[in-house]
Amino acid sequence: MNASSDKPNASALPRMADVAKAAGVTQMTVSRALRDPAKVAPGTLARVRAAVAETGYVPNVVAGVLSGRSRSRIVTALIPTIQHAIFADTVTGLSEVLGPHGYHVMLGETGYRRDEEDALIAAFLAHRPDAFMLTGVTRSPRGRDLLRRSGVPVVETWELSRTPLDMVVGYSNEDAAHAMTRYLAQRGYRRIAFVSGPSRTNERARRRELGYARALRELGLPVLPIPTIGAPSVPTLEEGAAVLDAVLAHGADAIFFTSDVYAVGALLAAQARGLDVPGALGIAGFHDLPIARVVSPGLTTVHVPAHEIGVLAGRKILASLTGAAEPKKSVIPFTLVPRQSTR
Amino acid sequence: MNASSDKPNASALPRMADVAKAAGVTQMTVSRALRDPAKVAPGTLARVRAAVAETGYVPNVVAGVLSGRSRSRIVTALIPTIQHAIFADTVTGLSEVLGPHGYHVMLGETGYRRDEEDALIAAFLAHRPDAFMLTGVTRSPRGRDLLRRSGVPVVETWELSRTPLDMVVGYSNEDAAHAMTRYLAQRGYRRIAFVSGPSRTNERARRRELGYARALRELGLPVLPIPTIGAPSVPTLEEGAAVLDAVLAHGADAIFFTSDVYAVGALLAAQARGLDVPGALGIAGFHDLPIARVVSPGLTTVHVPAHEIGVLAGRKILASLTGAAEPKKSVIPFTLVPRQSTR
DNA sequence: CTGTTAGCGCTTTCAC
DNA sequence: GTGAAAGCGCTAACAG
Repeated sequence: MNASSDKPNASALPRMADVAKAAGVTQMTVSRALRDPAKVAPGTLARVRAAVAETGYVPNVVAGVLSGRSRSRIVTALIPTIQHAIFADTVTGLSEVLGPHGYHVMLGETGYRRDEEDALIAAFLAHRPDAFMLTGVTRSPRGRDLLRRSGVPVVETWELSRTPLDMVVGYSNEDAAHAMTRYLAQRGYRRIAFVSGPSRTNERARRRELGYARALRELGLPVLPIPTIGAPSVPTLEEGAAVLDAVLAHGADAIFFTSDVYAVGALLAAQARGLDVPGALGIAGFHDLPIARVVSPGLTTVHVPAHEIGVLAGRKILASLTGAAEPKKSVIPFTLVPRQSTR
Repeated sequence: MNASSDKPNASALPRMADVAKAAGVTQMTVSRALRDPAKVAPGTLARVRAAVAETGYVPNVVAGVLSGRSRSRIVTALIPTIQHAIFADTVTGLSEVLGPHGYHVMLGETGYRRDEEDALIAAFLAHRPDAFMLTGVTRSPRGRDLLRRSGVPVVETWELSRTPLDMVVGYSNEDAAHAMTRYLAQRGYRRIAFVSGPSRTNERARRRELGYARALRELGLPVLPIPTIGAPSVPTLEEGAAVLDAVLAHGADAIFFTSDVYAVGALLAAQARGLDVPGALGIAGFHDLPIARVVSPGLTTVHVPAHEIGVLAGRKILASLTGAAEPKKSVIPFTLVPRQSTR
């Protein structure tokens, strides 16, 4: 409203001192009345509360944090992109748990880029958050170092780690891909292809690729050349469709995509050129998005507990902030969801 | 990591004084070197920069804000729910614009509830954000009052307003629904039903209902009884399917849903019971989600500029923070997207 | 039960 | 070009 005033935050919000004056007490009494009402005489308390209402006082967290004793009540969440419904689910779970306890989520999107993650860690640390929720378990040395010395509780998510920074909530993406690959083989597919987003920047894609290759090795089936989809951003239907020909050229009879979105794109493209799915070509996805149930045939996929990850991350953060007991690590199970896009 | 230490934010992060000591200068010189390098001798600057790197210094925004001169660089965004892809799009647009300028988005989910919005406004104000982005244009008196006296720039989005708090970016939901309803009539449908989420808590649903009714009045067509879907949360396919029978019972030959998700749910349900879509029943949605292109027949819908809304909101916020010129209000056009779910 | 004093980490004067 | 002093709004510690 008044942006060009001299002092930036020239806020018209009343200070605690204003409340004190209105209530006819000291600022300290107001402070106590607000944070520990039992320590203040009932009459005084009532006057303070009236004064708060009258002045429209909103506590200044900033000052409280600086003074050292009170928390910022900010929890930072870093995800690759909010566009991906699956990460949005996790963030929702997180804030569902934290919100009722007065914590707020400050969201950062890394765009799957390590340097951007580092920049965000530094920038967010500047706000002295009470905790961090991060996606994935691999960080740059600089990122690790910053988080370490900050002393802030950290939850890493969406994967497991033998060397966590602090706390972890996740599942094995390798095992999930392994399970799906074995399932496809069990359904009679023999030339199973794997398609992921850019595995160079996406640790989960990389782990899934490992699981895929491991399963095929175990079964003595061929590992087909792995086409990688370029842009490290949100998966699109178009990309899934575009990759289809390349994969079919290698004689694939099934394709396992690391995203339902790719898989659905390919499914529609396959139907458009008259391919029999699941007969001539089996298609499987990952994540179990709503879209997987909507297409026909329904998409075989892996359900991952996105929301649950956020909930557990929130619980761990609360525990760590209140000193409550809670395991440092939680493994959440994925589930195979067979539908009609595979035999 | 060290949650049970005595002082909550007992952070191990170095202070500016530590950097100063390492560089052999005063804290003041470090401050200047960081914010206005030209005012410091080149040699000193180099020593300070080395000291910053060595100590791993991360500026404390909290202290800067309290001291009065520097901004929090926090922009608060309040949306009904992050689960709805359409609002996620807006948030992405917002942070794409703000991020490069050093601003960070603090996200709040109101769950479509006015009292929750008020609570979040107060809670976020406590962090002294530099600006607010809000969804919708109707607020509680308390919310308006808080925002007013805070003096913080506010952008209201996703609808237009004759009495905006400050800035607005949106489109007319009434006109959008009006256009779709007329389109359906033009395609030959005569008994056009309207289905929305809970309009009591969702201002956009309410406005769309007005547009629907206005169009039918103009055309002399009957306004069918409007079944409202209960839960004020994310639309689900199931809810869309569940409402189908009730609407058909009134002899509808077309249904206009205020969400693609409902529409797709109903579409699948209609197909399941052998109804001819678009012949016997036309179905239209709202938002143009990816899912609308995926179903078969493709879903006729209204494309709304979700991402663009965020981008423009970001631009307005930046302008208002830097004193640049920028209109207070932007109208962004919606687009009708005809597909095969209507004749 | 309430008030006084000091200080959180930084920035803005004003001196040097 | 650099330093010293004061204060932002709040809370902890101690006094009364």
